[in-house]
Amino acid sequence: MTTISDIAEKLGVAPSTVSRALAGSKEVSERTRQRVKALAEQMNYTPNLWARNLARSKTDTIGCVILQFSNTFFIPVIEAVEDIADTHGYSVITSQSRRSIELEKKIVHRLQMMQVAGLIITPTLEDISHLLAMKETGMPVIMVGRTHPQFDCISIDNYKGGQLVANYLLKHGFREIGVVISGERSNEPEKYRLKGLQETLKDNGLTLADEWIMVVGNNDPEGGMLAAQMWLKLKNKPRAVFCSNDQLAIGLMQGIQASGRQVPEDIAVIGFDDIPLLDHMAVPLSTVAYPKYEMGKIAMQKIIRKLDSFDNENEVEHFLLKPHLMARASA
Amino acid sequence: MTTISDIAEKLGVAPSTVSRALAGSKEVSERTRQRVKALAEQMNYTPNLWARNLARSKTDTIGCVILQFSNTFFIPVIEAVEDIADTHGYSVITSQSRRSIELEKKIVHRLQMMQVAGLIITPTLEDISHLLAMKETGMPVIMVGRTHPQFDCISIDNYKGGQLVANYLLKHGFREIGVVISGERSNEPEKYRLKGLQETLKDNGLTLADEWIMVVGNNDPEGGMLAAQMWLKLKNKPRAVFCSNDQLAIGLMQGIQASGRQVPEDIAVIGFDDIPLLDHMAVPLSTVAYPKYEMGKIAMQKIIRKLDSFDNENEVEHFLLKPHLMARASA
DNA sequence: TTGAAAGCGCTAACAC
DNA sequence: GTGTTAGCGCTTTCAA
Repeated sequence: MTTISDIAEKLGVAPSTVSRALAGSKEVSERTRQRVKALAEQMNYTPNLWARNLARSKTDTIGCVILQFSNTFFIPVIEAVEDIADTHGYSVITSQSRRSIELEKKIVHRLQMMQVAGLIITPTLEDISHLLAMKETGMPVIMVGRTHPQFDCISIDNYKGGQLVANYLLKHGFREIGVVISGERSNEPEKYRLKGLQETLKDNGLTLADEWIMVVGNNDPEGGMLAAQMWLKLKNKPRAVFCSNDQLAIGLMQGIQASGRQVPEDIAVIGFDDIPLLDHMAVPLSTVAYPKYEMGKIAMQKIIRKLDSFDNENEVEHFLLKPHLMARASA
Repeated sequence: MTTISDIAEKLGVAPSTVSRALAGSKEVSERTRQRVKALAEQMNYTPNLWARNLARSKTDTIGCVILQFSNTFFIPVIEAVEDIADTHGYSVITSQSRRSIELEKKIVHRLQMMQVAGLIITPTLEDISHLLAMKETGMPVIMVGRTHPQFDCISIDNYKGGQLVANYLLKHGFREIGVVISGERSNEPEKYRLKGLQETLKDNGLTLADEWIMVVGNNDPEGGMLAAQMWLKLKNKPRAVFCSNDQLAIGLMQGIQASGRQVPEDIAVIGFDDIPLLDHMAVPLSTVAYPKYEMGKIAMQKIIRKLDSFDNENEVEHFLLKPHLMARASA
């Protein structure tokens, strides 16, 4: 590995001069700059980031932690973060916590050891002590898709999302409405979606029967399949079902169809997230959509503002984007 | 930020002692270890990775570069890499090149600056100079899903995949067979898939007509939609079409269906990759599957073997996994 | 414009 | 067992 000193030596100049030349400092003669750059190129010089960051005691790296890559609605968020970071000279390191608080902590701890300049995270929220600790060191931390009073957050109005679903179903004449949820204890978005639906039903003189609240324990199509079994066993079946996310809805639809029943004839289904490929499903899934790229963009912009100290240190800011209903064939 | 020296000072010991205690070295008295650990905990000490790596002149980080997150077949690969890395004490940084050679180079260069211990990459192969350069510094580099004579590779037998498709279609009585490909100039897997199909057809006395080779320029469902337009315009239509990946196939099916034609009645469709959710499509897509998690696992294991120097430095090894046909409803 | 020198936080000989 | 010392490769005052 060739270092700055190697170059300096060969050129008979000081390492600091090489450093300046490479950094494009104005305080170096044009001639020196040229010589340095040429030799660096020729010697195949690669700066050592660890050394640089250590010397500067800071990095231009942003940590980005999402729940899981397989939930494809995170992809546009990631890409927005990457895009905005890039235009501002930041680099991003993305990881998935796989919805495990232990893994989340491990990742965050490592990012901390790497002295990242900021953190964008969709936390499980099962524990936030590690996030509070980071924040206390002065590092900008911003939550995406989840909210917490002590942190800057960019999320969507999940309650409103639930309302949209309820109103849509009511408008289409459904009165017997059920739900499928994961039931994860710290899944606040899910709770608000449910609440929005529930309260809107109530406002319309309807109640969400307990046995129509199907709790399946996970967020994958498998959970939806399980819900289908539950629904089939119900003597008194809801005519429409809201799933707290698209993956559940997809599994539900398949379970239903496998039993010979029809969507939406026997049961209307509506999801949440508007992930890719929904148009291509056996029955295109109606769902609640929201601007995912925008979320990542705002998150990264907020981080940059904080890093540039254009923001009041002690204020937390919550962005809440509006969801909208995307009607397809399933409901 | 509290440092090792802060702890040393408060305890009245040398920084090196603290370092040893924290590293769990045996050469420290139990009592000292306890005191150090307690104080470190209390002072909320976080090791500085940059400093550590610089001092050690090495890292325990592996770089992993894939083409795109949105092509979900990469997810199991990533997870395998993460899993195996973790059990061996390595950490991994994953990025996507978005199929851009410029971005790929940028990412690789940065990983190089970070002195990663190894690199796992699905390269675009449009240019490999940067990869050769890395390899020459002695860093283990292994390709996943693509092959190159100068690099260790873990991939699948794409030619065989094409054969499987041809044989399957022939067995089911199809004789008029077309293909949809991206046509990317350095997409070797696609070329081999096509070749496997083509030569098998030839062996059976059939030829792949030029006008039945639909080149769409990308790998997304949009490309498939485009192919549908091309197919519809054809006066002489192939009765079965092989798409070089599932995303194309999904788009193709949708384009076909939107026109009122039926899959597989009017046109049989078969894809490649076996991405998630295929079971849930309007018409479940028949495709070529292969062990994705296994690929990531082998890649990481190979890296570890090289890092432990259990491998011959100057031998390149190519792993080729066997694909198999996953028949569903589309063909 | 350039050089010398100190230091970022940690590790790893080498002594004691 | 523990301390001393010398870096790792780079940046950044401070002088010249």
